[in-house]
Amino acid sequence: MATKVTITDVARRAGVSRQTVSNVLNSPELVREETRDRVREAIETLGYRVSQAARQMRTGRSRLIATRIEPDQDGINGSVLDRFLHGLTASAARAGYRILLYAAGDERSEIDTFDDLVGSHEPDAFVLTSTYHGDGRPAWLRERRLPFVTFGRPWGNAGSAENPDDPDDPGHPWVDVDGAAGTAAATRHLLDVGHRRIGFLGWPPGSGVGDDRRSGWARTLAEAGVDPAGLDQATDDGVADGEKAARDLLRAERPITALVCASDSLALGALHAVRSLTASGQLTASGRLTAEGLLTVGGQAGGEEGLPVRVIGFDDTPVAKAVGLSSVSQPLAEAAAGCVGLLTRLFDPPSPGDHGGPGDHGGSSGSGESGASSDPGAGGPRTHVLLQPSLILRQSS
Amino acid sequence: MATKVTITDVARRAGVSRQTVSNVLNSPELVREETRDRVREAIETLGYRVSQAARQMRTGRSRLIATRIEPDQDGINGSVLDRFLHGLTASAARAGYRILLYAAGDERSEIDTFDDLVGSHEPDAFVLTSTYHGDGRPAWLRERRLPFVTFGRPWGNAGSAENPDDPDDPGHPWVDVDGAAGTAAATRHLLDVGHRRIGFLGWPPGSGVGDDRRSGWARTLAEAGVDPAGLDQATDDGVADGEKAARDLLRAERPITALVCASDSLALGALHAVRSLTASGQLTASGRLTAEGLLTVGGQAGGEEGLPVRVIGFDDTPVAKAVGLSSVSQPLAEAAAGCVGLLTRLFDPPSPGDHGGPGDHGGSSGSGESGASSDPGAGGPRTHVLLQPSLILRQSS
DNA sequence: CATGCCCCTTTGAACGTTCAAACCCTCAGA
DNA sequence: TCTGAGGGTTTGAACGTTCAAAGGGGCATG
Repeated sequence: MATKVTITDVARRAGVSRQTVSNVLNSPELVREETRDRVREAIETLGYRVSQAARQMRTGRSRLIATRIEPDQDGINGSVLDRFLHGLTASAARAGYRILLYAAGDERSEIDTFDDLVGSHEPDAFVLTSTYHGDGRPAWLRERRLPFVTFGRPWGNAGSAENPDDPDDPGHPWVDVDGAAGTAAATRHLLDVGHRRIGFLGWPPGSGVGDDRRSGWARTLAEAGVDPAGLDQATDDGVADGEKAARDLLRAERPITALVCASDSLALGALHAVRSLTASGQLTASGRLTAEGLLTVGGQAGGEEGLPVRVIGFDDTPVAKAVGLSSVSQPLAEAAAGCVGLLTRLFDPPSPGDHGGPGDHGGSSGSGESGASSDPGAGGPRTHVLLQPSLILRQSS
Repeated sequence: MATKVTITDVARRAGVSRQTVSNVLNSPELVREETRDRVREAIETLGYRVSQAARQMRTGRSRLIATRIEPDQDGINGSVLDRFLHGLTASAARAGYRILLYAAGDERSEIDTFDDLVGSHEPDAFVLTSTYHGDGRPAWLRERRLPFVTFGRPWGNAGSAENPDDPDDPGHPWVDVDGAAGTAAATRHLLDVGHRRIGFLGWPPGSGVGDDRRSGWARTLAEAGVDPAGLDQATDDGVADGEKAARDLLRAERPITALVCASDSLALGALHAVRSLTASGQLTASGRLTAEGLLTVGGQAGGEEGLPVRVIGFDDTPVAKAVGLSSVSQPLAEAAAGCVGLLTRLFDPPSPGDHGGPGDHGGSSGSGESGASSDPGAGGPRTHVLLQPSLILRQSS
């Protein structure tokens, strides 16, 4: 225990050379079975573990994946990235990697941290979360040929330098969840239970994620023959903001009778609005409280009188669970597995004939051609995973 | 950019030897000022960064601190450890360390992971969270003389082997937040606004954290001349559990008029109970809804008629913020800083005359004697930090 | 019997750093 | 002049691994 077990100790014990032990670990097919077993037994009994530091010195690979831990965020939605991070840690471990954390306030300081890490701990790859319009981080990493994946589509990128016409090919792999499909499912559900004037509570245009989520709602509503115009509101993310905006929609000339929201924060605000309008009697003209404490708004054209006001959030955060809010749930563990899968594919090119990446759960996996080039970063692997969210129904709808 | 800058490159450029560059970095006082400046300039212009892997090979130190990322937990309270983790990452970075994550389900698999990490990435220390009665992890680490801190007191430990009589000396440093002080403050506040029959919603006895929090409430109530007997309930942590237990307390023969809770989950459940009892009219004998939508319970002895029912949670989670729940807030960033401080003190013994650890914000810092022994783990450093929480008041009280 | 080949294994070197020891000056004291 | 001390710097070795190349035995082939 006192002294570290090295590869030489194992070699001596097994009666072979250092290199043979190394081969047993890294290229077992080179070693005769009998020798292999003897070495393995020596490894076992001595409790040998390969020293990452020494291995890294020689191979230049650290088996470390760096990612950022998000600051407290607005609060409620923060838990999404935490769950993603947990999934990432687990998936990485399964693939033999560990997650190295860093914190950074703004883009500048994050890039400084990249620089620092690349020079010191030398992570093999980065996972970027919370990508945004005009994100400078992918470019920085690309220029230096550092492998990375983004969790989030490269919004607003017109395509990679090599392939400027394909918006799905930003020149780096990415994983994302199809937000539009989520809001579409939510909207469809509300249509199914009889609603027509279904509103949307989202963020100001310009955020990729927000616009995506709004589009699923608008599209579905239009397909059902309802004009979405005037049925939505844009506001910052937050419970108070959501409450205010929802109040406006509920008291509009032609009020909405159900609401799809871009986040659980907004949805929680909407629930508050519904409750408080009920309590203060402002919506009781023809509304009443159902057994579940749900407000109903009547008198609208289209036969939806007497339906309870329903609210659906996005992200299925703990808060949603706690207050019984229906919500669109992202498959975060699978998203994380997808990120790790895409990265390891870069490092250890899959043997030809080995199809289908990890996390293939209804996601469209990227443009064939897994590029058996052993030179990672050459030309940029064009791969992505788009996962489907699921609708979790609770009391609120 | 293509090729890595090594210490030799810097040495050549500055016209000195490798070792001198190394000294500039690690023991600048050994190098003449003029030389030092020349070397520093070379480092700067070449953009040199010391290779952690190589340094680790020689020194045996990785500048890595390993900690566990918690699984999703019950939901709401998970965010506490996430915030702690963020603080830990930031504090560690300031001290020149990075956080290495691992995931583990049970104690067995966590210890297996220790074993794995110690052999491969060789973290310099571990930070343990969520300590519990009979926790086997500290013992395992102690046996192997691996440095670690716990966030959470070593509950149920009668003292270290060396010092079996001192319950505050478990043989390893720890950081914690004084939960009893938090519930005491909450209880005191409720007394101040006129309540007497103040209940407590907590967990079944046996959990160190839970018992601690209950004790602050009981002590404060007793000091005010109120017998706490019959005013509390114990239940599992969860919104539904909390609602049920709170309902019992509110409908008891001598109902409570205010409630201190061991977690925000329980408190949220309590809020639901209050609301639902109001809505269904079961408590309206002499209760009424105030402008803020708060229920009042009247008719009790002690002049507390007409007071709104108040609820206070614990941990100040995002949910509390969102629903306007008062809560006891833990100084998590400081707790994290405290952990890093205690660890670095182990590695780099402070120069004598350098007093007062990090995170000294009202915490009682441990038993003097900072042990300038350069042999970490010898005899076990007896140091701890106990931080004071703060009460955040919102609409609910 | 020499040659070549294949399979398995070993040998020497290198990765980039720091430790331990040696070295070279200069200066003070005997 | 010699000796010793001490500040500042250099030199050789070592950390534990893997790469590249060489070694050696058995066997088929010429």
